[in-house]
Amino acid sequence: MTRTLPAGQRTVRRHNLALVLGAVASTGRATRAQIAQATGLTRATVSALADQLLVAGLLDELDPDRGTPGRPGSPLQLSPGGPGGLGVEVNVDYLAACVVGLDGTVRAQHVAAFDARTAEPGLTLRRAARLADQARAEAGIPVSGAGLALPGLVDRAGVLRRVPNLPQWGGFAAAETLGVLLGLGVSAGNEANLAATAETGELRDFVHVSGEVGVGGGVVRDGRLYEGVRGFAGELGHVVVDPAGPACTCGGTGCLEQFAGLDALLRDARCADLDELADRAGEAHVAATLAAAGKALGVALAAAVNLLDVRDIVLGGAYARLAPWLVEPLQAELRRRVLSRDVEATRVHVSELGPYAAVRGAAGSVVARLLAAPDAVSWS
Amino acid sequence: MTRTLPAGQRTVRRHNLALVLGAVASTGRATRAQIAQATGLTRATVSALADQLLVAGLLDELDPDRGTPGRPGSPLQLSPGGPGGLGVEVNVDYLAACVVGLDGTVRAQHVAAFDARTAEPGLTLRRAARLADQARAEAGIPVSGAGLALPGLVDRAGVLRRVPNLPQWGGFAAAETLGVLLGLGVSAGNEANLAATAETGELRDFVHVSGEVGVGGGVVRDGRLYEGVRGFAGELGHVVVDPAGPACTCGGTGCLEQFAGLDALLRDARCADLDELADRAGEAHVAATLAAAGKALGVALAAAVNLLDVRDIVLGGAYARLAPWLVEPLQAELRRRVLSRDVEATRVHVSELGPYAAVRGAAGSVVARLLAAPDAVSWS
DNA sequence: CGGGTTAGTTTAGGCACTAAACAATCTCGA
DNA sequence: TCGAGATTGTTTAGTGCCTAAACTAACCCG
Repeated sequence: MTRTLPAGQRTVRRHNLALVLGAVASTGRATRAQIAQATGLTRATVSALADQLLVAGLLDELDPDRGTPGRPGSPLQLSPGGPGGLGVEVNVDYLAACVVGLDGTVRAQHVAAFDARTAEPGLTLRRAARLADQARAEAGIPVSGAGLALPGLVDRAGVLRRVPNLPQWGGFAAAETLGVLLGLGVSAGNEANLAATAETGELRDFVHVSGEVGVGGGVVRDGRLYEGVRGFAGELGHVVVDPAGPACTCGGTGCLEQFAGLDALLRDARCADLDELADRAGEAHVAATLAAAGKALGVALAAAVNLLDVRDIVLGGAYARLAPWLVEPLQAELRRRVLSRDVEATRVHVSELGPYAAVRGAAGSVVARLLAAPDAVSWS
Repeated sequence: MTRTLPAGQRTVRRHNLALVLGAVASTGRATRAQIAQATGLTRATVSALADQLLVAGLLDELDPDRGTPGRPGSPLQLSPGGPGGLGVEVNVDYLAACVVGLDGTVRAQHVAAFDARTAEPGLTLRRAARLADQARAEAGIPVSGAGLALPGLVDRAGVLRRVPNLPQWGGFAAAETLGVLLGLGVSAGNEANLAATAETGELRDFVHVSGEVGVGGGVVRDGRLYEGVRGFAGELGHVVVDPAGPACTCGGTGCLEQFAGLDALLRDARCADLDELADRAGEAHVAATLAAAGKALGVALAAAVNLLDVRDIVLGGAYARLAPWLVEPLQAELRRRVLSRDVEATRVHVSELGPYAAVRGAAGSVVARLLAAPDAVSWS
């Protein structure tokens, strides 16, 4: 059982600092009085909290807003020069790194093709660290930590526990190793989970499905990633769509991945890559393949929706590109199978972040942690 | 978005009061010094908190424990006479009510056969309220509120949104109506969800499956029910096991309920009731039916485990009775399909609460709320 | 029966919040 | 042009809750 800690003044302070930052983040800019209004704190308290955040370098004060009667308020904003987050992604065939500012803007982003299948984990991480240092130098802002996105089951200690596509990474302490290379605290997570957090914005409760060679998923509830007991949650790719279906790499049969994974799609549609698949979507047998994939996605997602009670689904990764052909059959299955359909229809959204949502999510998770516990600020 | 409230001294007090109650609850009885040790609070603070809880009637002080060197400590326990919770269940063919004490002991429990299908909701609730009043009188302790377990999708306001088996209840404000009848605050929930909370004890992260006519589920994460956005989470019965399978009452096809729901089991095994099913489990075609059900449960639960990352599964309702024949095929599917199987095997437990777990969970949820916010004590 | 030991309480101090008064700075209209 | 009105941000006094450390209480043991 997670040991519950006692609360004290410090806990209160942390909570309210985060509340103030949240109010500023959600509106972009806000005066102390507006923050007080939005949060329910008194103006006096907001002033004190804001002072602390200004000193810490998390907030900036802008010139007063004139034009309305009364003393003009000085708007505060998340400091553009304040500490941000570094995101690093190691995937099967590429590496990526990016730096995101406190306000969520991307300051630098680098991607490099790299075949991680044939390389040793240590070497791969050194290459990734070089990319990260490059992004860090370019961004010109300090970072308070790093997030590492990995294609497999990652436990809370940042150790890879199961990586079908990168067997040599099994048991490798990836977060710790990268931490030494970067001189930063690093927390690792599954790439699909981190990609889901990158989608969190207006939408605060949803399931994110990312279609790649494997099919990954991430569950976001009330703006926070649902991680499960060990951090392995969201594995949608191996939800069974048809137990009599084809054998899967996982050892099971008829997993979603066998119907809607990118490899399966390309094989069934007889295409070489995603571009060709999208180009030839008009042809009958390609269209049939995509429709079947959409239907399979609908079956799996209906299970997820019934289990998790979300109203929204976000299609990411390759599915964002293929959405025009997937959404219809997917929605049809949802309408048939989701229990709460009469209460409210499940909405399907398409990600706009492109294929590198995971690395953004990894960087964003660092910023999110900073915003949630602003009293422990330290960066380099 | 859920409006986040500012924190203050009061928040701290509430948190620490709950912490003290939790420490006492988990050990049964504890001295102030032991509580301080367990929680990390100082002895001075624990004394002050305990005083408040003693005055509120939530804790009782026992005679000092002699026998060890040093001043003997006075153990504290959850007050047996303190405010408890009332649980009420309206199900398709019976009504139930029970009162649970602050310490979790059952003080009174009543069940009455009642055909809710043919009765009007108002009348049904009046009958249920009578049963509840009877249990309340017998229990001899005050109750701080009531929980109502219902067989369908229940929203946060306590309104039934979808009840396949009781169509006349659709849109009925069940919680509010019962609240007026009982003169108590009532919160309603899905019966399978509430049954899951009743299993929470040592186990704090699990999926509970309850087999009845329908198949219900409940997800407990870190000791708390996962409710989802609208409170509809946990609907395991309509996870698809085979899309080409038989049509389901929900409008879909091949739902778990069609393979492992009690009606399906009795039909396939050609038995009249659960007793006969258990008695004749040795016969070949009955055994085959049960094995198929176990396999179907395994397929659906593997999906749940992959999505939610839990280590433990609890079989409840009729499945508790049928567990001897279900567990093997179920485990086999889990071993084949759960991604984290190499990290740790998924454990399958059997509920010992019997068929009335839901009404216990409903009562328990009231007590749990009391223990979590002990500063707002009021009861009758 | 006094020393050692542990439990619970008292006291002084610090921190974070609120409420209310105050100071600062603008707009607007006579 | 200048005062009235409005609104913001700050100051001050007060309260609640926690900690640390000293103190008192109550027991075992030799």
